Parts: sequence; C-alpha cells; structure tokens
Amino acid sequence: MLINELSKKTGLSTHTIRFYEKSGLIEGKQDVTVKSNNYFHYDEVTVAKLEFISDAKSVGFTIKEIGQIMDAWYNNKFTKTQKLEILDEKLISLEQKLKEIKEMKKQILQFKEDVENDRC
Amino acid sequence: MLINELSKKTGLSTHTIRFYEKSGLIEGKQDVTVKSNNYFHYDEVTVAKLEFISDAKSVGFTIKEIGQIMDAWYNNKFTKTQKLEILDEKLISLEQKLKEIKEMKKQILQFKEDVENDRC
DNA sequence: TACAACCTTAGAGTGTAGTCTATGGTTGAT
DNA sequence: ATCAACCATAGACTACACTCTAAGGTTGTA
Repeated sequence: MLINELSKKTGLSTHTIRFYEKSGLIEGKQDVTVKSNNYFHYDEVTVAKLEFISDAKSVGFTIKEIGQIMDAWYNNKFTKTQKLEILDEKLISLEQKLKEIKEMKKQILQFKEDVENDRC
Repeated sequence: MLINELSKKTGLSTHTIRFYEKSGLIEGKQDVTVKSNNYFHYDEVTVAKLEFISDAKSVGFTIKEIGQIMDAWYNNKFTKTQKLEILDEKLISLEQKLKEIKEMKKQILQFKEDVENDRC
C-alpha cells in the first residue's frame, strides 16, 4: 500500500509517518521494476509497527527508545542476549512508571479529600 | 529561604525553578520591608509543590495540567465542584495510563518470548 | 489532454520544557 | 574596600516530536 492508505489505516498523518520513517522506525520499499516513479510501498508489518509506536508513545517512550525496542524485536542489529537485555530494561522502566502512577493516584485522592473537607 | 536553598532542597536547578515560577506553578514573595534588594523568598509549601511537580512530570502530566491540579488544590480560582471535576478528570487519565502501561508490559513480554524462541 | 488527487524531497515553523548567557545589582566575610 | 557568592531580568539557545509549505513529478478518470 502507499502512504495515503497507510495513513488512513493507522490514523497517523502522512507527515508523521514520513517523520517516523526518517527517524528509522519504519521502512517502505520502492518497486525497482517501476521506473516511472519512486513511490514507497508499505506492508501490514508496517501497520503493526505504527500501531506499536502509537501505543509506546502514549506510555511515554521516546522515539529513540521505541526504535531500540523494535530493533530488539524485528531486527538483527543485536545478539539475542542484547535483545533480552534491552527488553528487560524497558520492562523495569514500565514497572517504575506503574509505581509512580499509583503514587500519583494516591496523592490526587488525598487532594480530593482535602477539597471535600474544605481543608484548602 | 532564597532560590539557592530551594534549589538544593529540591534538586531542581535555579533556572528550572524560575521557569516554573514564570509558568505560574509556584510563587515566591518579596520582603517589602527590605528596600535594598528584590530577592524572592520561598517557604516549605513551595518545596512541597516542587516535589509534586517533579512527580507529576514523571507520570507524564504537562506543566499546564500540573498547574490545573495545583490550582484545584491550593488555589481559590475554582469552585469546590470545579475542583473535584478537575481532580476526577486527572484520576481518569491516570487509570488510562495504568491500563496502557499494563498492555505495553504484555506486549514487551510477548516480544521477549519471540526473541527467546527465535521467532524473529 | 486536462485535472484532481496522489507521490517525492527539502527545509521551515511550532509548541513544550527546559537550559544557558549576559548584564547588572547585593550581601557578607576578610 | 574588596571579592566571592549570591540575587534579578531578559532573552537566546537546545532537544524533541511533530506539522506544514514549497516545488515539482505521477496516475487515473472524464
């Protein structure tokens, strides 16, 4: 599929998709048999990657971190051990985030109580 | 205390503290009885606020959102009902974040399994 | 063949959250 | 009186993650 269809499927703008491509997160392929244009083609794996990118962004991972995670899965830049190391590191940071969010929930519940009892 | 002490107590740079002050998150007081300087003085409440700001930032709240939350607690910009509304809204977004992080954990555990079993 | 609706690259512009520099004034110990 | 260590403001600079514009080429339907 071309970028427009990819955009419609993922809900990301073509601008954003091109930005992710330039950042090395995804990669389209040009059809070498077609000489008249240099259009990029994308597959279903790219759709899945973009969905993962959106999810990963919303939990607070940076583009760089997302690249690392995807390289640790799809790519062969790393050894198996390195891959597992990277993924474990991300799991630890997710655990940390969970802890912080639970703490923040407590804090805001406390604020609510203060408001309800006119203590502020 | 003056800004340097505040910086040491909170671990935030004086630059960052001033940035937060300009953003309306905290507020120092000038001693009107002292004419020779215009130094700002900060109290323990400001220390607590800065600690809250750090925590709130690390769970992904923006400066604007943090301002809202603190106004809903410390300030009298809002009615009680409005305050509770704002705080409830933030609690909902924290719940959402918790859900997303748990999903991401599952996803990464799946990636790990794929790597462990050489499925990628 | 005209034309809308695509495609490409390059680079400029935006918003957020700092971070740093310049300039000048104040305080307190020696 | 001098000097290091503070204080203030204004504004420039940075990194990140987009978002948009410009300029030009391609495709497919009427």
